[in-house]
Amino acid sequence: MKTPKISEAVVRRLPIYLRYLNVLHLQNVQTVSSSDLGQKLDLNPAQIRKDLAYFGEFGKKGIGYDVNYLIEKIRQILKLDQFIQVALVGAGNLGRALSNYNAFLKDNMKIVAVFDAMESKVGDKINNLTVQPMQEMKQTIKSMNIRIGIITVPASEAQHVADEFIQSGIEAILNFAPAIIKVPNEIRIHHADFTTELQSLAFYLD
Amino acid sequence: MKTPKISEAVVRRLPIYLRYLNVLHLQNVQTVSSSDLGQKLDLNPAQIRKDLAYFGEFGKKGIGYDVNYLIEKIRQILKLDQFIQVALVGAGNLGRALSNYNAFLKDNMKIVAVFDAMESKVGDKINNLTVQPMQEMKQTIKSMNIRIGIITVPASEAQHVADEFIQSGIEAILNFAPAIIKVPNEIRIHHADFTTELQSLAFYLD
DNA sequence: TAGATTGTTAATCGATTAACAATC
DNA sequence: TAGATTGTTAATCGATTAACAATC
Repeated sequence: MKTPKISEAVVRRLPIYLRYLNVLHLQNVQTVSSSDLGQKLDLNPAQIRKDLAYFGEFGKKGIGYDVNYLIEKIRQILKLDQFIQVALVGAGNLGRALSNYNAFLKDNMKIVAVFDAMESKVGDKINNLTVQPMQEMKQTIKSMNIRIGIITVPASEAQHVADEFIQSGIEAILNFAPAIIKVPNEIRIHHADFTTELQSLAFYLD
Repeated sequence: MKTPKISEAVVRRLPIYLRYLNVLHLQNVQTVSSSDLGQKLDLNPAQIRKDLAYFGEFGKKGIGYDVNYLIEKIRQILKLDQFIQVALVGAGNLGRALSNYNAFLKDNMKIVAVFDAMESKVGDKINNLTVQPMQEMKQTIKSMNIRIGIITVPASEAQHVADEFIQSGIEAILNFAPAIIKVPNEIRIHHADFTTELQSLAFYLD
């Protein structure tokens, strides 16, 4: 399976496909066409076919895509066929909310460690996790084979936390802090700053 | 100020510019050039100049942009020069975390009402807000002149909540539920689903 | 077989970047 | 004036969409 420069836009659509395919699976739907998908997801059918064709020939001409097979394939592509351990730094309101979130459990991703720099938060329980001090981060990340880090600290601390994540061997970061973070090229970083999101929404008000 | 088809990509960068300009303002920096900005934000300077030029001639040739003036202008463009009231539905962990978030206070956006369909949550206090029942939504949204709605309910409820928002006269929606939501063309909807975000991150793991 | 739908090439569209005259 | 930097046009790049032969 060779991957000739997959654009980020394509990668971002794969989880969308997967989510709806899972719904179809639950409804016992066997087969789906690109135009079915396109209609439901507000996407162009040609785009969906093209996206999928980057990774292989998953469909059958005249028939469409087998739902279960396509789920399996997309999960492989997204590496969701293996367990992926996630760490989170910043046990504030948002950090706790995300840690409690179990929605991704079914996708083999799980927050397995939570850290905070504040003495007073260390030792707190969040579900079945205990907030650990920053000093334990490197050790824990290595021993638990944690590969993705989530940042939910104030903007002023975000770069520092990212640096520590990288030092600890994290491969990808999801940053919720409203800050630009500099990372080496080999580290993948996505931003999920909802103040930015809200502000750009305001633009579209009359 | 005419706006000849501003692309979404442009609108999404404006809050990023604003955020960094606010930092410069706090540092008493008077003037900034597009290449300064570009370096700090990892963007092409030509792109920054072009983005801003959609809305007016804010810079001075040979000098750059006056920080305070540009802040004022971008705030106008994003409509952050007026108070914008926000409602939130779904007083779960994430909903409570967002309601507590005061980071956008400085930008004149504020969550002023929280709703939940569960009897047991109605009446709960979140900071200085009281969780209201869904039946009060339409009335509250109209009387408080709420224009943006945030959805933090389970995916299965998201479409229903969106429909109620729209019925109540909401103009734009920020959806945190992992679901595709159908809305009329005149309603703006942004998605902030972090499971999707995490899954696309996984793709980039080795 | 006839109808449906894929995978893929070509055409289109739009966004980013380069270049440069204007000018502070 | 000389140096810097804008605003804007033109060039490039990349992503989306249309079209269609292949084939189930």
